[in-house]
Formats: sequence, structure tokens, C-alpha cells
Amino acid sequence: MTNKEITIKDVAKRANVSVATVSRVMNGRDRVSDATRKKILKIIDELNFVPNTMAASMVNKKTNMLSVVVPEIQNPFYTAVIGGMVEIAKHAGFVTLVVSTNDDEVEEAAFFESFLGKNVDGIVLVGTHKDAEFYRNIRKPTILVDRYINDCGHDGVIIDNFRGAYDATKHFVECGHERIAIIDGAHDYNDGKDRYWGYHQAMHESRLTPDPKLHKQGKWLEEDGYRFTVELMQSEQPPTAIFAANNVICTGAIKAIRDLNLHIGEDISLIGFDENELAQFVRPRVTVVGRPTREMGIQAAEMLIQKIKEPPKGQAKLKKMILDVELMKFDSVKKLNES
Amino acid sequence: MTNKEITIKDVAKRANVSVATVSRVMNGRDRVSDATRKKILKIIDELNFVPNTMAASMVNKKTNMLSVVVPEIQNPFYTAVIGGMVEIAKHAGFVTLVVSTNDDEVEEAAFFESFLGKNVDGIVLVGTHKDAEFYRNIRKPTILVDRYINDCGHDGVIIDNFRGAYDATKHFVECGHERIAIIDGAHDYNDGKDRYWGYHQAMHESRLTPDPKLHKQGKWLEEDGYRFTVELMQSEQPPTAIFAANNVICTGAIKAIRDLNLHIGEDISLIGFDENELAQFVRPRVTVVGRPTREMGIQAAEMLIQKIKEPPKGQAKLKKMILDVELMKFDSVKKLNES
DNA sequence: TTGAAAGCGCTACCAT
DNA sequence: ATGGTAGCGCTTTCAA
Repeated sequence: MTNKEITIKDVAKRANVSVATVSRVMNGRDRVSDATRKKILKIIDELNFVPNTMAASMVNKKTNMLSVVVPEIQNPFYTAVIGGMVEIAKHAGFVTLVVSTNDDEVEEAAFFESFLGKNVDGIVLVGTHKDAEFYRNIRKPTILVDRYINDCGHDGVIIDNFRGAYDATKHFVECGHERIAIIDGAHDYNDGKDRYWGYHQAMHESRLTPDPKLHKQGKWLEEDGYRFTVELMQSEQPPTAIFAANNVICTGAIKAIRDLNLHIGEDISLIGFDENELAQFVRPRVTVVGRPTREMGIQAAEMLIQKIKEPPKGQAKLKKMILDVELMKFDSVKKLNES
Repeated sequence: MTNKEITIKDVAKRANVSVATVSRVMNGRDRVSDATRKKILKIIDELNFVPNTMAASMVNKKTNMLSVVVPEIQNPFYTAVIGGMVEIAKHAGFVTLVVSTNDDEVEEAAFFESFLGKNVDGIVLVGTHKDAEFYRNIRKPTILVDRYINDCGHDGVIIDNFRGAYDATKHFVECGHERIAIIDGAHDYNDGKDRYWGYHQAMHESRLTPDPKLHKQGKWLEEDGYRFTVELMQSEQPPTAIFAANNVICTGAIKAIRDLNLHIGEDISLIGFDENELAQFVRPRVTVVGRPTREMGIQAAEMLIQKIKEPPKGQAKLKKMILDVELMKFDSVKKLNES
């Protein structure tokens, strides 16, 4: 009745060999006579023996599992990153586990304390912590994605946020816009901050002074995208263009514009950052700063696996891979300067 | 230079106590004199000692980690289920790892063979396999969600798919529709099959013979929702109503209707299954069969944790929890029977 | 080619 | 209250 797990010992006993020999045939690298190999294989099959990977891991200190830690699993941007990562990892023989931190530092820390955090071979991390210290305490191969903190002690895969925002803003300017609003969230991480300053610089270079009333800063949430768009459009001097600094803010903006009975590209011009379903759906399509989401996961996974296979000796220089963004133009920006 | 991991032994040595005592203070349940406890705690802190959870797990056979295995992590339905599960698990002291199988049986099987699959304490599974055999071979506490196979040997949390489809179809009928189309995918699992038969029964009860040409069966994908909607609307005798049997098929249908320059609730009536962003966005909103997605994750997690804490002795009866659905009516169904 | 045995780092039982 | 020690199931020298 007691359904005792069967172990390597049982196999050895039944085969009249030592556990060492059984271990050898399981791992294949050591040589074993053809006769005994076959015998053992047969018994393994009969007994339906599956080795305890944990015991093995205790000895050779690896688990063949990676993890990807993201702030929220609901955001399509992160699921795309995850998708890219999982695929690469799979081909390299790793299983990937996904962990969502709810953008909460405590939950993030808890993961690293957990069984999981302790036993993965490497981590791709979209971090929530704002202090380099936290990252420096991570002692295993880790790649930071999207959000990067300087002096964190790990390699990173990020995109050119500054340039994305800069290009978007310039595009507005080229089309004759001057009252250009930006809706963003806290500048806790480099990504958001860079986007703001990209906007800022593009404005100044165009000899446009950004009107502080046109900078709406809240959280990186759809509801704030909605709320601020309404506020902007109902203000005394509404903008002619809005730059929505991430995908969900853009979603909120689109909904607000619809509810205000305004028309994108006509009553108000709009550019979003990162693709999102609604921006693709509405007509005219919304121009967005496109970023290679899936590719980010792929690059991160490759860097990570590389690092696991050949641990850098001593203090290798940190690598920061910056992937390019591209302004995907549709018709959500009205040309004000054409007759 | 060799950054050797520090272990319980190091702590014991430094504190002049046995490893047993150190183990005791770590786990707290055995009693230790206040003096030594403090001394040991201090040393643990100084040495920055973190116990190796894997070694502990080898002894007490639990890892405090659960996993939730879903077919695709991009689908908002699954991320909602995951969200519910993770929250409950967290409160109970479990870390949850998310695994996506890409709706591929091989990948699903691979998970169970992996380090992860072997070492979680329990699993919430939206399975991809179609044979009960596969599930019966899973030897740990497992709860099947959404897709349920009879004789699989595990408890389940599912919804009343039949009734959802039945109610939707009835609603069409009550509004005077007779040419009611259904777009669905393969009937590999109970959920999809039940939806079809719910539709079927509602039709027959209403003395309407379902026109085979109005049953479009492809894959459960957005592109098929799109393609079939176009086909239906361009056919000789288009339907007046379409039942889109899952969330992404509904998304495809909405896009197709938009591209055909038709109007929902006017030129064509539409009901979807499960909420989706587009159905919420378009005006008029699309009526959908709402299901308690997050709640499914919550219930599954609770059942799972319960089962882990008190393993059922012998052959307990299997529990299948069926959650209710609700037709969320908006204005996407035209009333044909009003003057 | 194979076996014996020493761990991996921890827990839990049995002593003291 | 504390220590000694036998495992957990496997891998990997070292010998034979």
C-alpha cells in the first residue's frame, strides 16, 4: 500500500550491480559494458524508475532551470519577452519558470529567498527594485531586461527609450505640432525617465518650450492614460498632440478620445510607445514607437545561457545591449503644416 | 578567492554548537535556550548564511512551490486564472511558478519530466493532453482547470460551458433570430464540445434546425474567427447572428465586421464567450458569456492547498467544481421581433 | 568495466 | 537544552 518511491538503489539491487553503475548508464558519459547497460536499462523501464533530480542537483549544483521574473504577467509586453526567452531556453535544454512580482519589491525579494530563487541556474529579470544594492546581492547569472540600473553588477538588454520618444516628438513637430503633451508615469526607472527626456530634448531642439501643463505624470496605468487625456482635452488650451509614453497609457488615451467623441488624427494626434491591441485596431491606426519585444527575450536568454556555460572569470566588463526602436507611422498624426 | 558557499556546519563551528542546534533555531519549532538562540542568530547574520532549501527538501519532501501549467501565456483568460491562483498560494506560503506549454503535448510532458515538474508540491493544470491516461500518471496533488477529462483521477474546477452557450443562443432566439451561426474550434476538450452542444440544444428546443453551413469549425484562433466571419457574411444567405465560441474568435469576428464595414447590432448580431478587450471597447459593446476567470484560479488554488495539507486517504471521491457563467447583455444583439 | 564509499547540506531521531 | 548521527538519493573519485 505504501507507494514508496523507487530509487537508484532498487534498480541496482535488482540488477545485481552497484548504484555507481546504474548512475553511469543514466548519465551516459562513463563507459559501461554493453551487456550490463542493456540489463540496467531494461530494469529501469520495468520498475518505471525516474531519478530524483533534486538529489542529483545537490551534487552537481545545477538544475537546468531558468527563471524570468516580470512585474506583471498581464502586460503583453512582458508576455512577449517571456515568449522569446522560453523558446531559446527550451532549445538549450532549460525549463523556464515565469514569476510575476506584481511590481512589488517585497514579492520580488521573496522570490529570491524561495526554493525557486535559490535553485535556478540563471535569471532574466525585469526588476522592480530601484536600488543597485539589491541587484548586486544576486549571486547568480542574471540579465536585466528593459529596466536597467547602473552599477547593478549585471548585464542588460534594453532599448533606446530616449530615441524612441525623441523620434515620436520630432515627428509631431515635423507635422507642424507645437502644443505637444506627454502622459507618463513615475521616473523610477531609466526607461520612463529616458522617454521623458527624449521628448524634452526634441521639444527644445525645435525651439518649443514644453508647457508644464502638458506634462501629465501619474502611474503607468490605463486609468491614468484615460484620466489625463480627458483632463488635457477639456483644459483651456488643449494640446494638438499627445505622446502616450507606454502601451497601457496609450490604451487609456484611445478609450478617452473615443468617449469624448473626438477623432484620432483629426481632433487630436496621438503617438504611443510600444504596440498594443487597440492602437492596431482603431482606424486610423495609431502611430507607435515599436520595440522588438520578443527579440529582447531572445537576446537576454542567449546572453544568460552563454554566461551559465562560461562563467566570466574575475571581473568581466558588463555588457549592456541596446536594441533599436522604430517609429511605425500610420495616420494618427495630423499634418498641420499642409495647405 | 573561492567563494565557497557557507553552510550550517560553518555556523555550528563558529558558535561552538552542533548542527542540530543550528537547525533547531532555524526552524523554530524545537526549543533552544535563549542564550544560544541569540548567539546563533547573530552568527547567522554575520556570516550571511542562507540555508540550502534543496537539502532541506530532500529530507522533508516538500518545496513549498506550486506550479500552474497553461497552454498559452498570451491569452488573458489564462493570465487571469494565474493571477487568482498566485494570490491564494502566496498567502498560504507557496511560491507559484508559471509554465506555458504552447498547447503542445510534448512540451507539457517535458515539464513533468523536468526538475520543476518533479519537485513542486502541487499543480494547477490546464491540460493539453486528450487522454485520461496521461493525467492518471501524475502522482502529485493536481487540480485540472477549465479543460476536464473524465477518469483522469484528479479534481477539477470548470465552468458551465453548456449553459453559457445555451443561454447565448436562447438570447438570440428571443430576439427573433433564426439564422444563428456558430464559430468554434476542435472539440478536443469538453469545454469546446459542450459549447457546441449547448448551442445545438438551444436551437432544437426552439424548433430551429441548425444550418450546417452556419457552423464554422476551425481552430480556436483569432484568424479563424476573422476568416469565418468574412465567409459567413459574404455567403449567399448570411446569418443574422454569430456566436463566437471563445474570446479570440470573438476578437477576430469583431475585426472582420469592422473591415467589412458592417455594424454590430445592426447588420449583424454577435455574442462572444468570455470577456475580451475589444468586445468591451467597441460600441455598442459586445454581449458575452462572462465567466469567473480569476475565481477559477482562486478555487483551484484553494482545493490544491487543501489537498496538500490533508492528503486524501485511500480512494476519495473526485470533486468537480462547476462555476456559473452569466450572460452579460449589451447591445450587440438586434431585436428582430420588435415593430 | 565495476564497486565501495565519501560526500552534497540539511533534518530528525535517539541519547545524554 | 543540546549533541551525535543516520539518512534523503544521487554523483564521483579511488581502488580493484
